Amino acid sequence: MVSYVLRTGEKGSSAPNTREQIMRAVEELGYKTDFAARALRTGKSRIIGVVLPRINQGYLHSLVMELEEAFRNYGYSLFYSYFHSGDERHKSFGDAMDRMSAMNVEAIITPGLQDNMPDMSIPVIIWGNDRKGYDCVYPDKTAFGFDVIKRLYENGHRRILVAGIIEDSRYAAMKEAMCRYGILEQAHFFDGVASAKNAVVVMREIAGMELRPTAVVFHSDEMAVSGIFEAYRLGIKVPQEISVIGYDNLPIGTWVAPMLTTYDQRFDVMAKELARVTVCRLKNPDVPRLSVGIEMNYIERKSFIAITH
Amino acid sequence: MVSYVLRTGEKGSSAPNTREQIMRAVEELGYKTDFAARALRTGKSRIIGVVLPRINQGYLHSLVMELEEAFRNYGYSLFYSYFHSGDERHKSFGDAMDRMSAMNVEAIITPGLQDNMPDMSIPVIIWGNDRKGYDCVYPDKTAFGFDVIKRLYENGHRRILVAGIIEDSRYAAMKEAMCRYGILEQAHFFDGVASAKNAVVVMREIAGMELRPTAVVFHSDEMAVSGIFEAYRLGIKVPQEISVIGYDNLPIGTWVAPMLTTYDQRFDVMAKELARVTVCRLKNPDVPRLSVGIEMNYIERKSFIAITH
DNA sequence: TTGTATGCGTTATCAT
DNA sequence: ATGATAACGCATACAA
Repeated sequence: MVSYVLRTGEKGSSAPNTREQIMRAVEELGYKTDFAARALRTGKSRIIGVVLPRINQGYLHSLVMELEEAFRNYGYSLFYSYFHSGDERHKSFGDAMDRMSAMNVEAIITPGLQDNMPDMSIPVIIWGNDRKGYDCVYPDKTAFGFDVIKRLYENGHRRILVAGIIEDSRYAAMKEAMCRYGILEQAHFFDGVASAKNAVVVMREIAGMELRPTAVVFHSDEMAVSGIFEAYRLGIKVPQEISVIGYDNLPIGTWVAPMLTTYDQRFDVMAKELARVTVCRLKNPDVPRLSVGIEMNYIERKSFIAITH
Repeated sequence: MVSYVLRTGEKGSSAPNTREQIMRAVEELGYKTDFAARALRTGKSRIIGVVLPRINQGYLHSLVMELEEAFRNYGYSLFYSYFHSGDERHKSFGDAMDRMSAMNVEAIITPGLQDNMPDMSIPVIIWGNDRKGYDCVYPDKTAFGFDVIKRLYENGHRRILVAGIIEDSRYAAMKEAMCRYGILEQAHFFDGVASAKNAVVVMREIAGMELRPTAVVFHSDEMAVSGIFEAYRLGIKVPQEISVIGYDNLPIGTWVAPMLTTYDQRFDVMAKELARVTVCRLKNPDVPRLSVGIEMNYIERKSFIAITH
């Protein structure tokens, strides 16, 4: 009777009197449903696994907090497992996934960076990019690529430098956009990991150019901030001589001078969508693949200005 | 027999042949012990709860990753719960703790910021400061306070400004140290939350002073970086005119120019100690209170220089 | 060295 | 509307 009342509440066919008695006892005794017993009986843990790279980048923390909130609304808890992204990346990733199975998680959320994903008997939802064969939630980098070039062009910029991991899908879109505007020839692409150090390298290269670009689009706010600092050191004025655009919308973007113009991945929306997609997949395993692209937010600040010819 | 062999391995008194057969079957069937069933039977979840403030600060992520690794070495998993640090702080914190009990966590790790901690039937280990009545692991802020003033004094600094949350224990130590060196009279203390914005305020105040301090000690790297930027804007040269010292050793400290001299809380050590203390308390509930202060690391970089009189 | 039986707390089914 | 009972998978005490 207790179990029945607790589950059905007012809706079940139980006597009001019985209900009250039960609820009072629950209150008095501080009864809480035992998680392990329920999981054992139902075969469902109500836990979702989140597999993340073990990198010291604060933006992951933002995502985690949003995920916690989004999944809590569906009554799910999250369980994390970090993998090393160094040499033994593949093995470490496999281990992380294994730890998940041992915990009876009902689904796994992971960035889709791995080349060969281990087979899983539970749903795997990819976060960050669109990967064939998996449910995915990701920032719409193609739209971003077009948008940023469009903004630059419409504000008079013609010589644009782009620095980041060029294989990333955003850069194909940028090239395409530049091509349409007829400014691809004058563009520079700096290929390298998105580190503060590389931003310094980029800025120094720019300083040595005969015909400098009027704008730089960096792969991350980390690069952008580092780049702005190096520009200071080199005596290049931002944004008067060169506009800088970042990507991530980290807090530091508001600490620098000039404050950083950037794009926001909207982790809040992304987390909500991840939760929605995950729950949908769990409820209905046969639904066709879900793929959700999220439009990024342009954050207008001071490191980007229009130029006049 | 299976259960016995799995638990005792080579050490139990089981026939080698039986062992092999069992291990082979485990391999073939991909058997994994069911987490929920074990937790139900033993009454132990092998999960530790971690309660954290819901703030968008990257250093928490560093701590989380170190904790994951440290506890994994003891066979524990971590379960997180975030509380809002706004108006309804107290209620939100209580909720977070409740969620932990429902998960059957064996102990809880939390920053000891709450005024009144809810009573818990499980061990609570405080992270970040030394709190009476609880096992604690924290950076030794007193040693830090003395160390930073000593370094400044020995490098010729006499007029020092300190900006942060003055009730924090580090500042008592600083005052004590300044008193010993006879420079307390010339010191300034700026009391306020450790925000980038406040660092700007501080720098502007400094700019307006007749007799400017020769060094600023900020409460956090966030403040320090923001302060360095504002110094740029105000035309104050760092470190020639003013030395800047941070606290946290965030990655951004290496992106700025000059690179930030700071102190590192050593999250790796802290996490290891937290795991050690937690496991110790669980194994032996009657051991006297454990209190572990961790010495911070001085990170020498370029934002701090000696001055000559 | 191995086999058997019990119960952890829950939910679901069936009987009343 | 309520009561009785089985079963989830495991660890363990005890018997053999």
